[in-house]
Amino acid sequence: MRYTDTHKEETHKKLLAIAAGALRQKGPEGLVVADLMKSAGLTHGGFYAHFKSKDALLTETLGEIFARVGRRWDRVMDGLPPLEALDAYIDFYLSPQHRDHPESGCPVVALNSDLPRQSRAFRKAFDAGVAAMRARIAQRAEEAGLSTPDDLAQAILSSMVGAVVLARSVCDAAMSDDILSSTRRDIHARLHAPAPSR
Amino acid sequence: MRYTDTHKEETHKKLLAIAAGALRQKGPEGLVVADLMKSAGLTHGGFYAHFKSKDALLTETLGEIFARVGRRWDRVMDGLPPLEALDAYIDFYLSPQHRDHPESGCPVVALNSDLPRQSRAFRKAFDAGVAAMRARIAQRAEEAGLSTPDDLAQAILSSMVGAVVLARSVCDAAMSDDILSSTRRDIHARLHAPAPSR
DNA sequence: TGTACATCAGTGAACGCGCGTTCACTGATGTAC
DNA sequence: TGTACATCAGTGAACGCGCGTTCACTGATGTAC
Repeated sequence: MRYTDTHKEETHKKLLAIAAGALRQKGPEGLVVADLMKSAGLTHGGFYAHFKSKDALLTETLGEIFARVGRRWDRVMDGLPPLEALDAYIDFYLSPQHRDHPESGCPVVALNSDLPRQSRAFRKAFDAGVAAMRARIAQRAEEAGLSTPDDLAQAILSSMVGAVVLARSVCDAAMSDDILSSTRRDIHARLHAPAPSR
Repeated sequence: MRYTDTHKEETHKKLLAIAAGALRQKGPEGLVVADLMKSAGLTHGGFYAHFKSKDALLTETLGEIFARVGRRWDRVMDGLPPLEALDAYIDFYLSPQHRDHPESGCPVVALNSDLPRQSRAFRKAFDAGVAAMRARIAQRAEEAGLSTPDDLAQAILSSMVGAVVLARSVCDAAMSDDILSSTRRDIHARLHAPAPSR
């Protein structure tokens, strides 16, 4: 054979890695098959040797993205006691770095308003990713002994997602920074304050 | 003249009203000029007698959308004392009805991930809309005597936007309902609980 | 060792379709004289 | 009052472009004999 045994697999992985950035940066419609192949140093016709269709690529890429960001978030919290772990996660998620780098950031923020127009398979992968995010927070909340950890996890997730969504949507830089820092302060305060009376 | 004096103006308004729904339902790329004109009972060529370009339509439509939802939200809070007004607004925003009807709902939720790819003019209109939403909440928070009303308003806005974004993105119905209700409970609790200690 | 054939990742021209935009034209009505 | 012309919202064919997808082909290497 012209190529090594693992050559095709390597190309496949390379395409996924490039697509993982492009999908978050440019959205499902902005990710153009020919551009993707060009970025990998190939021509567009070869795409269909790797993926059945563009939709199949998108779905596989989304799974890859959730896996990647999940590992990264786990690394941020690794070794910390639960409450500090949550603080670290929240700071990481609500950082200007996260806002400024959609291509390596949370897919929920990057893709949300395109979701109603995606395929069933793509949406299933998305649901699983969201559930995992919530569970990741709920676990630490429970370990920290906070009450109703599952509800709290959802509330925190909503705040974080909303803040980064807004911070990225807005084009005024000061406004964007303020959205992040206000929300960050608020979530930390909630985690460290006594539970509300009822 | 063939047409009444106000005929063109009426057609223009009609196009804006249809576009206001379509933009939130289908996104900037999904709003197709020919479809819009057809919905208004016209043919696509006539579009350019009303708008300089598709982008001009989008920008004008976004302003129209923020004005409409703003009036509707004010109506929800009208006549209520500040804290109850906030409760009413939050319940309205986090309702399944809002989630299920993007075409008449908040443009921030409907459009956010398309924003980085929009024109400068469009984004300016968006910024103004976001600032108005935050101010609407901050005003009531201040009237209710809550501390740091501006920060609180941002935190509430982040939570609300994030919750509806997630509830709409997810395709599992139970999960979606739970996202809305968890977040709703959390925001109400925060508004009615004593301020956090620090 | 040499020859014919199979394999298969990748190539690049071509197709079909959707969409924004342009433009010459229509046709009902108003206006000038 | 009648005739010629201007107006202008709207029509619909056409253009150009981008993009997903198909498909006959390439060419380097492995295999059979």
